[in-house]
Amino acid sequence: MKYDNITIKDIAKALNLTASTVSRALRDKYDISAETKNRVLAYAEKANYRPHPMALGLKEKKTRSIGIVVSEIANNYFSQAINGIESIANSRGYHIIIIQTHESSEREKNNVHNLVARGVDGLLISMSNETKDTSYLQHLKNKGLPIVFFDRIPGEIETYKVIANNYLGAFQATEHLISQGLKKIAHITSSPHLSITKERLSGYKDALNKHKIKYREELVKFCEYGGMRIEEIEDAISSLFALKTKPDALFLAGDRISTQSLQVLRKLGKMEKLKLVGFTNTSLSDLFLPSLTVVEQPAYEMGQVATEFLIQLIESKHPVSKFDTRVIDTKLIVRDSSTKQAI
Amino acid sequence: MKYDNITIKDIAKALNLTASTVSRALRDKYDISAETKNRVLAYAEKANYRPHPMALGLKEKKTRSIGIVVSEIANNYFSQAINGIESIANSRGYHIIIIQTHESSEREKNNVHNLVARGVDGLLISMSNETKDTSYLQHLKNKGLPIVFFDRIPGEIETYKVIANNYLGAFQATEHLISQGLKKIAHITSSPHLSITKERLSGYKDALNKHKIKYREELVKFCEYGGMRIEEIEDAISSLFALKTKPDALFLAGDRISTQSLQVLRKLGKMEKLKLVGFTNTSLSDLFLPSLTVVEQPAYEMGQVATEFLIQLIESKHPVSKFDTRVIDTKLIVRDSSTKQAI
DNA sequence: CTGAAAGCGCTAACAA
DNA sequence: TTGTTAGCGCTTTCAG
Repeated sequence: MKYDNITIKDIAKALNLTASTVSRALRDKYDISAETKNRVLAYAEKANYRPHPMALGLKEKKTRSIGIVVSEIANNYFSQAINGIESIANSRGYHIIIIQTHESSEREKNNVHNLVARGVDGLLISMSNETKDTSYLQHLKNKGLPIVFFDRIPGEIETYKVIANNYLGAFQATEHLISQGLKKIAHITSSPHLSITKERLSGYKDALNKHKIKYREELVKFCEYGGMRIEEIEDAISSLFALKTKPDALFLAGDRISTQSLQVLRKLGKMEKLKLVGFTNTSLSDLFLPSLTVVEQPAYEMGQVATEFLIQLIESKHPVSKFDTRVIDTKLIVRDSSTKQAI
Repeated sequence: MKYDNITIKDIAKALNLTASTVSRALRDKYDISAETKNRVLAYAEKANYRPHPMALGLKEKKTRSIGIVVSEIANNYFSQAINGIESIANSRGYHIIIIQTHESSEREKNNVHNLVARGVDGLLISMSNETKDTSYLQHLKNKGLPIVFFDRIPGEIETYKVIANNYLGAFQATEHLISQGLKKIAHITSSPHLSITKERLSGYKDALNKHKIKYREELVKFCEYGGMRIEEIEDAISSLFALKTKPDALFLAGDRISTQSLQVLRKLGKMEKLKLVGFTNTSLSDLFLPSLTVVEQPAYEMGQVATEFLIQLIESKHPVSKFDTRVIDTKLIVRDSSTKQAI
């Protein structure tokens, strides 16, 4: 019950040659007569021969495939990043294998091991919200597996990394809200241990600071699952509204958190109570009521850069020990949610 | 530069056994002493042994992986379907490999061949908008590769298929608009040769028919690329507005077409000129202005059912020749875009 | 220039 | 119960 490709042996038999000769012809090595080579090539073409990748992989320990680890492809940021990855990977002859962690450490670890076992040549990873222990990745890296992190990066592992300028994005978003005369700016964000969370939080704090607004801890809400579970958003928002001094603005960090928060606000009929800035790449932000001011991440470009780094690592003849972290700027797109008076 | 796993040989050497004995112990065959088995198991556990899938694949011609072919993961319908696929696949011990066609026949064909060459055990396919010639799939199927189609299915290939009740969804959407007193209902949809296009169109026609509304060809616009290119949507919409008798409602078929059309209508400032029903699975429909009435497809469930069919095919001992096409009902969710008077 | 043989990691007859 | 051997498809010495 399985599709069987034509093998190098079949060609050899058909042409009265031996497997190794056919292999050489196909691989275009020197020790081969032009005539034999052409015969083989012609036959292979006609028979639609394709080398068996598992056999190749077994032999060469190379699969020309790269593994991508993200929390969820339904997240707009990730689907755009994947398109960027795909564009570079395909142009360099690599295939991509995508796996989702759904923000679970365990799934992350299992899936990563599967990818490695399948023989991916390298890994492109954005950590799950839940993951704190990255030692298994360190271990893989030490064993020589090329890994590049993007978006959510671990501080402790030394390799190429690609991130958005989360600090600046958050700073600009917060400052923009301040420029609208708002002073009680709440912030809903992901797990506190995540790199993106820290960076965004510090941009938020610094913007407040610059404008002499006191940082109030109770205005910052962390979501363990990055908004994957609607309850954590509901809790965050209702506890914000339960405050004595209620917020007058909301800066939402992350794609999932942004869209989920809007849903919750809408359901509670509180959408007009707050000025809003989201952190999302959805192309639908301007269709919302109110249209949503967002910090947009350079997802596609980040995917591209990360992939270039990875392929560089994979194809490098010598172990690489000097790594770069590339930071790419975000873009603030101002719409009604942060500027217009509520109806 | 490559991560090397511990092999069955390493274990054998360490334990003074032979590879085959270790293999048997791991595979839990009969001819093995409990003691040896335990020693091997313990060591394997400790050493974190994982069988090399390429070696397994070479040997058994099985990879326990299935390939998924969709146009775009950024499409809400597909990301949800993939989650459904993943849920079943993982629970049955299969991995998934996702590839995108971006609605191009050529990418589809190339990618499918790559998946097959990589040794996927089966294929889950939703055809690209552009694909008309499915002979290469027929060919793969004939050679024994298990294939299940979902969503966009080819009529000519005999195998399991899973589709939404597109006819009913379109019928209900159209009838709903009619019930709102609308009679000039336009329809923007995908390539005319696609199964989903035909089914939706005929639901639309039959609803008009039932209510004695004449079908007008000029109200139906086909988009070759399923809304991937914004120009085709712009053209469709502006040609609708150029009609002598302008439409008073718009029934949008497909995720991409729905969201893109909204963008175009918004840009043209024509959002209020028409009552709207979309065909999309985005969870953000109720955040739109106006909130969007939609036909929602059972994406997750479709993914699950398709995967169950596929695994059944893969694991079947005998060639299967009797196939089923499962049709799952859509759901009409009424919101403001089709009911409320424009402001 | 071409063939023979070994080996990548694993499983499955077949022997012992 | 365990070891030996062959073979999955391919590349790569090493001989011829």
